[in-house]
Amino acid sequence: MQVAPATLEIKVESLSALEVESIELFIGFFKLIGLQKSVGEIYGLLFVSSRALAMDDIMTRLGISLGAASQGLKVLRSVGAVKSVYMPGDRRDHYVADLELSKFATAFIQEELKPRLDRALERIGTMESLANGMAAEERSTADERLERLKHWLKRGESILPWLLKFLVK
Amino acid sequence: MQVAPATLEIKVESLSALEVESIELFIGFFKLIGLQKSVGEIYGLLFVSSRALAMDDIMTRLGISLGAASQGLKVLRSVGAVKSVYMPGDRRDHYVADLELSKFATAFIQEELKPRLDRALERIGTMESLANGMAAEERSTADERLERLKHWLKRGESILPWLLKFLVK
DNA sequence: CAGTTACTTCATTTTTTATTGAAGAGCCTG
DNA sequence: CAGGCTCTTCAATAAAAAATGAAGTAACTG
Repeated sequence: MQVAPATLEIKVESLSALEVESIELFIGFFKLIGLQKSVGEIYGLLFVSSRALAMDDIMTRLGISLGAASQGLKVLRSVGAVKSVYMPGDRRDHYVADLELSKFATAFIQEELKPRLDRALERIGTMESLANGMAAEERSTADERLERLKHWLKRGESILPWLLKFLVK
Repeated sequence: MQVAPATLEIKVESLSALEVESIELFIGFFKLIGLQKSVGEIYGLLFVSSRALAMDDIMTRLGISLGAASQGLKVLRSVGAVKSVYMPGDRRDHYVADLELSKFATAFIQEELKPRLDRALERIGTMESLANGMAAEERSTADERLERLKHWLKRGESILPWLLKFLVK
């Protein structure tokens, strides 16, 4: 008769195939918008979960540390990707995924893309001044290129509101 | 009377303020689309250069290694951001920046975004099958969410051709 | 109000990613 | 066709980013 192994068995309820797929999908997506793996993992797990999960459920199921879970949830809360729901008789916060996927795109556009374009346009201003002090030949090259870059950046900026509207709709 | 220091002076022609601005600008942009710092540096330098630069000019001016310069140029060539021009009497390849900025956006959309969306939609198919084998209650949650995700991904895909057209125009 | 639970923070460690430069391939050139 | 350039590759190293978990905070609970 077989006896259970003597080593302590830390029974982590393993992830279902569906959960694994979801997690992988969101890790990929979140990486794209500059969020780290653990953030994607947590969202992926919550996305297919039919019940709210507490932080230690998340840690245990995903096998990540306390710190990673706490910080991941912090990020997810900050972009509104997750919200906490009240569970009677349980002191722990429980989280559910906010299914409004457009939030991620919106947050990315407004918090990453837009500021970067603004910063770049500012920088072009500086560069134009710098180009002023150059010899005629080099200056004309610089001016032409800066003009081009500025034009393109402005076009980029002009598309953002439209993009936001389309995504949120 | 002062005497020049005895240490060997490796006179790296230092970067102009304009070059520094350009380099910083493109490092930021390129990072956003997942390209590394050295790639941005090289493009930034070439963007404001009125003459074509050889690989060792690039190495020296930027203070990067042979390997980084070679690999950076490889990447830039592969996305068409840089092209080599013939310089009579010089065996080295000389590079100029391609000023068609839209190429970067195009490459990013076609080589990063599009495949990722396609892959995600495939994955949803798998997930739908997996959800089929679940208990009714959990299944309906999963089905609803997968439907939502699919809808959103398809919308994302549908915007890409439009975006490409707008950017390239 | 002492103990417990739930969570956050952050210094340390681990993992991942980028850079370096030596080895070598290919090719002009005399 | 030997020797020297130019460039590429890749194993080793360095730098950057993410994860860990112990220490600390705050809030409940009996």
